[in-house]
Amino acid sequence: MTARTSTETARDIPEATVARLPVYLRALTTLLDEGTTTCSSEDLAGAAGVNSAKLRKDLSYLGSYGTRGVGYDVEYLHFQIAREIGVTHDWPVVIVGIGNLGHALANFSGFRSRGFRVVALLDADPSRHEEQVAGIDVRPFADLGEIVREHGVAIGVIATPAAAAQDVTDAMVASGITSILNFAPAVLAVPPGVDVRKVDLSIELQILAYHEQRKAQGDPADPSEPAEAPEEATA
Amino acid sequence: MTARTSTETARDIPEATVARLPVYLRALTTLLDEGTTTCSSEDLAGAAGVNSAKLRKDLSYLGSYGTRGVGYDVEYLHFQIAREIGVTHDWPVVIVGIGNLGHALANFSGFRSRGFRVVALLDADPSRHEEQVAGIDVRPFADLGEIVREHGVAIGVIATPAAAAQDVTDAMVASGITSILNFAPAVLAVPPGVDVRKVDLSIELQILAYHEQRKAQGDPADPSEPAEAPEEATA
DNA sequence: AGGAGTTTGTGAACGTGAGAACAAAACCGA
DNA sequence: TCGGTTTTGTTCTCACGTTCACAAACTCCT
Ligand SMILES: NC(=O)c1ccc[n+]([C@@H]2O[C@H](COP(=O)([O-])OP(=O)(O)OC[C@H]3O[C@@H](n4cnc5c(N)ncnc54)[C@H](O)[C@@H]3O)[C@@H](O)[C@H]2O)c1
Ligand SMILES: NC(=O)c1ccc[n+]([C@@H]2O[C@H](COP(=O)([O-])OP(=O)(O)OC[C@H]3O[C@@H](n4cnc5c(N)ncnc54)[C@H](O)[C@@H]3O)[C@@H](O)[C@H]2O)c1
Repeated sequence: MTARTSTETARDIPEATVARLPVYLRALTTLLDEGTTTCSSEDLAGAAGVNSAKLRKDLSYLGSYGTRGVGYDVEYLHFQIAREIGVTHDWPVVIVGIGNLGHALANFSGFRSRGFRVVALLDADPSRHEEQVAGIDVRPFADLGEIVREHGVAIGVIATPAAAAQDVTDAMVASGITSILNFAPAVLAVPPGVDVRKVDLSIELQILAYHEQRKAQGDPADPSEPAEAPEEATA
Repeated sequence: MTARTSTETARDIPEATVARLPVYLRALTTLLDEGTTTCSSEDLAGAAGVNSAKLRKDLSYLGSYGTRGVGYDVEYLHFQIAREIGVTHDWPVVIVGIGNLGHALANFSGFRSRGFRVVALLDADPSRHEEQVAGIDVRPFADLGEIVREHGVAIGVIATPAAAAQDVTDAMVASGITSILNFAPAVLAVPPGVDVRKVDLSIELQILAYHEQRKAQGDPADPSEPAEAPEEATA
């Protein structure tokens, strides 16, 4: 009990904090590009669009990487957050469903620059297999297992129609994938130990529509909207 | 103070509930398509991938639309949720930035079927203005104000590079748009009264990577992962 | 009509997250 | 060396969200 266990990072970071770390990482990247070497929690919080107290608390879960009276070393903090998230090395990723969205994702340069590498594009439609997208061959969906084994893929992206999403999920899980990013509007069933995150355009728009309706429907001059406070923009 | 104010739906629904209503709506659409006329909270919760107690509590914010001992009338509940969200009529939407992602969004059929109508595609690059995407002309970004006024647009979608996102935002706000869905990896500054939601692929992947790293790094056989419980899939 | 069986709606307990406030720790200048 | 200034790390409190558990309300069958 006296000695720390074998894993060095034995703390468990709150989920809300984990979701913000990538935002901080991006803000730090911007600061690095601008040549900034040091920043205060106030600076970084502004760039990330959050409260500075919240930022400091978030960072405190990783350790004490700041210096009181000075602030944080941008490069050092960037590395520490990248290490904590696990993007100091690239993660291999497969994309399934190379339609409208799949094409856009395959061409997305941000993948590579943020710790991910697309190792394969898969589609069930044989007419797609002639194609190359972003310099990568589109391959038959049946090759999934082989590709996952060969590259040690842990993360899969689903960009198929909703009707196919569960089948694709099951195949991914069977092949050894344990993290899935789902763009299809479907609720996926997965066994324990597999993480699913969804990106859903329609849901986001409907949430906006709800608030929009309230603005219009309620008092025409109701300032009680919980809108974002004006903040610095970051790339 | 004795009489209720003019607005009928004066309750304020928790934000977490608002974010789930679209999921319920979609599950109900599926049930409707299957010809189901009635469902219990257990059924619907399964289809939506949530706890049934949470579902009932969420619905209770809208009113008492169920019947004890029976369940909910699928069609009636669908209408009530759609009305609450505000998607009984279509919302006009503009998309700015018709590159890789913008093309995919313009071609996305789910817009129309879920309460939204793309009234214009805008891009700053003149070479794009020759183009038609999904039967809609790509127009100069300068036309934004005119289009917003003409169609009464309240919702804008940003699919430009991050560097342009704040400028686009400012122009949108100036033209009268009060809800923005942002796909660019940038923190946007907006005045009070304007809502911003972001969709960020890189952040989602990095969150997955964090958990993935934990699975691998910690004990190789650690079942303490807070993974999704197996649930029914829905279209 | 009445009792058994179902399922909703909600009060209460619990857990997580946000923000204010401040002591501790560093730097700086004389 | 020492007081003043700055900024972090942390504690405390409040608000929000989740889940349990159960009374109220409804149906169905006898
Ligand atoms: N296009 C968008 O902007 C957008 C936005 C949000 C969500 N989505 C969702 O993303 C998904 C894809 O959208 P899209 O517009 O690219 O659709 P799409 O029809 O253009 O592409 C789907 C692709 O998936 C492939 N596919 C179908 N079944 C498959 C299977 N079992 N295994 C492998 N591949 C399979 C098809 O061959 C096709 O190439 C849909 O679920 C859609 O609702 C799209
Ligand atoms: N491609 C993807 O799958 C993907 C995924 C996630 C996020 N994103 C983000 O979405 C955004 C767009 O990505 P993309 O791949 O489509 O990029 P892209 O370069 O293909 O398209 C950007 C488009 O925006 C236009 N544009 C630039 N400045 C503009 C301005 N000031 N006003 C109006 N239009 C302007 C350009 O002319 C271009 O057509 C980027 O911020 C990217 O990071 C893309």
